[in-house]
Amino acid sequence: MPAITLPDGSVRQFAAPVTGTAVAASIGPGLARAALAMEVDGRLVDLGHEIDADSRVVFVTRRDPQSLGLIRHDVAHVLAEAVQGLYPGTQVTIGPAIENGFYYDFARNEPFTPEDFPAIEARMREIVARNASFTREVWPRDEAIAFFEARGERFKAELIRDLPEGEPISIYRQGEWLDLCRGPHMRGTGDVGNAFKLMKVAGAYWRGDHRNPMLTRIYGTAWRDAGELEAHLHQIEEAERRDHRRIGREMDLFHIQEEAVGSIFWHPKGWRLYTVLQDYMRRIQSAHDYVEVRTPQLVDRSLWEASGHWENYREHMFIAEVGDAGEAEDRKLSLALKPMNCPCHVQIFKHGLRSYRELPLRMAEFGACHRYEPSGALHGIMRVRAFTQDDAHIFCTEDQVAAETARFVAMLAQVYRDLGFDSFVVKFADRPDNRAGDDATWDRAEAALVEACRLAGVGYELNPGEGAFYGPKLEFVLRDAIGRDWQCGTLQVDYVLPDRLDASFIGEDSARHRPVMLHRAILGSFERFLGILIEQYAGRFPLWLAPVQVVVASIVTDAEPYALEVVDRLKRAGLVVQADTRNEKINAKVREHSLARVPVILVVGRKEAEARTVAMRRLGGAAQELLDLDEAVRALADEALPPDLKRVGRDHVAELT
RNA sequence: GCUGCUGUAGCUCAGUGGUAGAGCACUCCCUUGGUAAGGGAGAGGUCCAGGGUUCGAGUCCCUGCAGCAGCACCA
Repeated sequence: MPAITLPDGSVRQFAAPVTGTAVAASIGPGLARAALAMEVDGRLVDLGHEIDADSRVVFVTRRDPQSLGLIRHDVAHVLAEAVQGLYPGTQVTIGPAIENGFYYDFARNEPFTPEDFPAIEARMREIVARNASFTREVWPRDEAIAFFEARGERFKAELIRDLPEGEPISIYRQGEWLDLCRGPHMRGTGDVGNAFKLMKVAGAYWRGDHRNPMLTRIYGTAWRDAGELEAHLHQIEEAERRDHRRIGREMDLFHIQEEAVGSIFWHPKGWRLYTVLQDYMRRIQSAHDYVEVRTPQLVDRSLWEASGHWENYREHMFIAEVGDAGEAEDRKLSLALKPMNCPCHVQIFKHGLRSYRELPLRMAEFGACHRYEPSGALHGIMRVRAFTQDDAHIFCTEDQVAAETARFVAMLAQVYRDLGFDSFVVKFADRPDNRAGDDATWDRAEAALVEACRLAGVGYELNPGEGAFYGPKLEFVLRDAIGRDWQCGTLQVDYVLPDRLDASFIGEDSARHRPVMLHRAILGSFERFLGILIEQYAGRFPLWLAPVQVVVASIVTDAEPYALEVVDRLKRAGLVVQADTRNEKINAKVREHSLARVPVILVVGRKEAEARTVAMRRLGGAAQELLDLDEAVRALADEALPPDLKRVGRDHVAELT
């Protein structure tokens, strides 16, 4: 006698166990047509699922965002059927729904290519049009294994074998074709609709492990209707348009070449961007009571052995062997380019006796690090082998961890706001499998960080097993202008390294104590963050960041002396300005500098030269504003002030008044 | 690192085994103009590198390097 409670609070009684299909039909023909699946007590199941106990039921229709997951999962099955129909002998493995779409991994000797897509998509559309019902069956484990093995589907058989004992082996049929699947599915293949598109092929390791064979994966995107699909494809174009590698070339910011793979040649404009950001960070850190240091690039192997990096990351370190070829191995110097700054910072901390009165000691370095990243990981300036971190280590007592965490989060939030990011989320990454330090130490470190978050009022989601090898960490994830997430900031609690490197301070009790180390960064690496900034702004930077802030364009040769005077005035006001007095029409100049993403163009002709004015045109706008030269210089100089200096100016004024 | 794709002028890209191409950018000349391309001329090549097949290779084959996408990795 199941009593079913609906979202509006109404309750329906049924005399016997009943399927979702029947419940929907009892409510009305409209819902019966629209319902794709349902949630029973919060669990998403097929409409064919039989409800035999009192429960709360919510029907999922196409309108519901949840339907996207169903559509994407179902279309993955449709893809698999199409592929097996077209390419006999291809083994199926898994095919989940993912963000924006789905994929299916196939085992086949011959990899797929995008040229196969039209045929596969055509077959998929046939399968959707046929609208075969999805039907669920539960098979005995042995039978299922035997069935798939007999078909040569050894990957499926392996999946079933590894399913936990007691887990039902559910099989979904869609017409002639069937697949092992946990479900749930919609009513039939027709519910998928036509708003899907195959996107790309790629290799992917079986079960995500690089020791396993590589499968061939087909990615697709799928949506509820053509409008959503169109919007998604547009979003991809938008991301390509913002690609920092493309903008870096177009704006002449940097380049990379074969002789220095993974390192960046910063051109003048790119370097200006870099230094503006670095100067800003230096001021912010100083305002937050950090001291800045500089430590060596090349450090003897013994320090990395002591820190544990040699053991954990040797393969990814650049090593320099120095000494004659004939010299005995143990006489040679073995130096490593530092992959991190922390062991060096500990050396400074250890240099001389430290008092508890010096804590918390916040030691910052724009630390240039080198890591031998795998070739496939390199990506523009975002993932490189030579980079500079906005790194700092806070040496403190256990009691100070919470306050330091709160302080850091406030500082980080300010920086992100200043740089144009309105929101970020925090993830808590706890102990990884491969780690240094005993479990008791990890218990303490994790507890301290949890408590610090509580006191700082920082909410987070858990990211299990993703901590650093020496400690748990908070990860700060930005969302950019087109909705992509970037992990940038980090705060790591470390009880291990001070111990391994024997750092200590003298406490109030005159005894030696171990400091706790907080590793923290806000930007992460300048290289990567600048890549993110370029994409965030699509190269159209706010004035304070723009590598060229103003171009003064003359209309006629007669106005050239005045144009140069305007340039000079702006330069003296601290702006980065260029004159464009070339023999070109003003249309061409405006077009060129607009394409170069210069935020402000000042146009000067005879009229402006006579009246000592400038015609200001903003990037992206067609309007012009006629301003007195003095007024324009003052306004632009003020606007070009970095946000932290603007605040200082305001506070200063507030103090005086 | 793995799988697949790609590599031709500064950039974007054509190129059928038979003399290396276009547009933009660049240089020069004409033009002095009012807010997203004025006109003309010129210059510019290790066709990623090495090997092979061929009378002949940018083109076909092999190896390497680099880039791109995804996977794996990211202290």
